[in-house]
Amino acid sequence: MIYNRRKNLIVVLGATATGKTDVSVALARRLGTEIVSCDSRQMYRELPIGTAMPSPEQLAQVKHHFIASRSIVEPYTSGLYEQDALVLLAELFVKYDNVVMVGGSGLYINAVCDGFDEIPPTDPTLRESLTSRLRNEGLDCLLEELRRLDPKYYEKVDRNNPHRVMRALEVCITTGHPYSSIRSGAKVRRPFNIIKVGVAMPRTLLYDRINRRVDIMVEQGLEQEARNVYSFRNMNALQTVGYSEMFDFFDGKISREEAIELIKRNSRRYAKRQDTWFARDSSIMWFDSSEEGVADTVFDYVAGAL
RNA sequence: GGUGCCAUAGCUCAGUUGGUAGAGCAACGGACUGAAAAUCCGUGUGUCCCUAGUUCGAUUCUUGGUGGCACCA
Repeated sequence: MIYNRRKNLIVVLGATATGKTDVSVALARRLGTEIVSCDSRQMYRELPIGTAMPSPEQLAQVKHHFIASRSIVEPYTSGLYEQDALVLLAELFVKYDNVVMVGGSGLYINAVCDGFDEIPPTDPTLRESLTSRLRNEGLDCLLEELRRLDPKYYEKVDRNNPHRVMRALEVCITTGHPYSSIRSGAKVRRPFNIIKVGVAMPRTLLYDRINRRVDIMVEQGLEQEARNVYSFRNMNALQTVGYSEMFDFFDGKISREEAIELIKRNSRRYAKRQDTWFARDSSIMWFDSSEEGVADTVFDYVAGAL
């Protein structure tokens, strides 16, 4: 697709609880545009509290996409997100020169900005059979098969990581080609310009915010929200901080207090992992959201970059 | 006021028959192209409360402090 004017995707990213939502809403309002969420969990309408979805007030200020747009019962992946987001962006860029994307799911952001290699979608049946083989025959057995089908990737892969090994096998089996021969690592060129804005704050401040936010979630009814989806606990969408811990509490494995402490800790660790992911992307311009008027600072920067 | 016990990692504590120390939790660093809030890998980060002794050497023993706890007044 070729546009007759320069189109910009402004990506607001950063760890959880840094204040991305506020920045993105302010930015979208001043740019007179809409927001595309890039969050692998806020898309599930059953999980408003635990995923810290934007508030109804915030949603009323700017039109948001991919917020509460799906159900936890429909499996979804980053690959599908790439497709959905590109279709949506094509529509939005007809109306707007600038679109704001906001989220903390690094892989999803990369999918949109850099693209994935052309690989057929995941086959649920195959994944299921690999999962049960992992359980029954063990990781070593799957590793043996991977060594046979793709010796090159076998050397490279993290052999302790079942997800990586199974994913590689999946691709080898469905395509009939070694995974390593398909993985190019090449970035796709998008028909729009990309401006990445990072939102961060000092670690200790962020951890305080995370801890406080979890307490607020509990006050807002996180426990009940988790109970409502308990029967779907095996769905991928519920392999999520805030829910796994509550499920362990419901199962009597831990106390309610322990569950809350673990939600805080796991949120902190999640934030750390997000930092690690974003740290290697040198194209991100970072802003400290613990300082007054970040939204204005970010807007000035973006306006200058358009 | 007296007596006793305690003081070691961010927290709870173990330990060193005198050779500068280690567990759990927390924390920290990293990987990651269709499960990604997932999954996986790595790392002790320390005035052993202070002071003066004894000693080749003190976190360990002794003296005197300081702080905390308990009991007695």
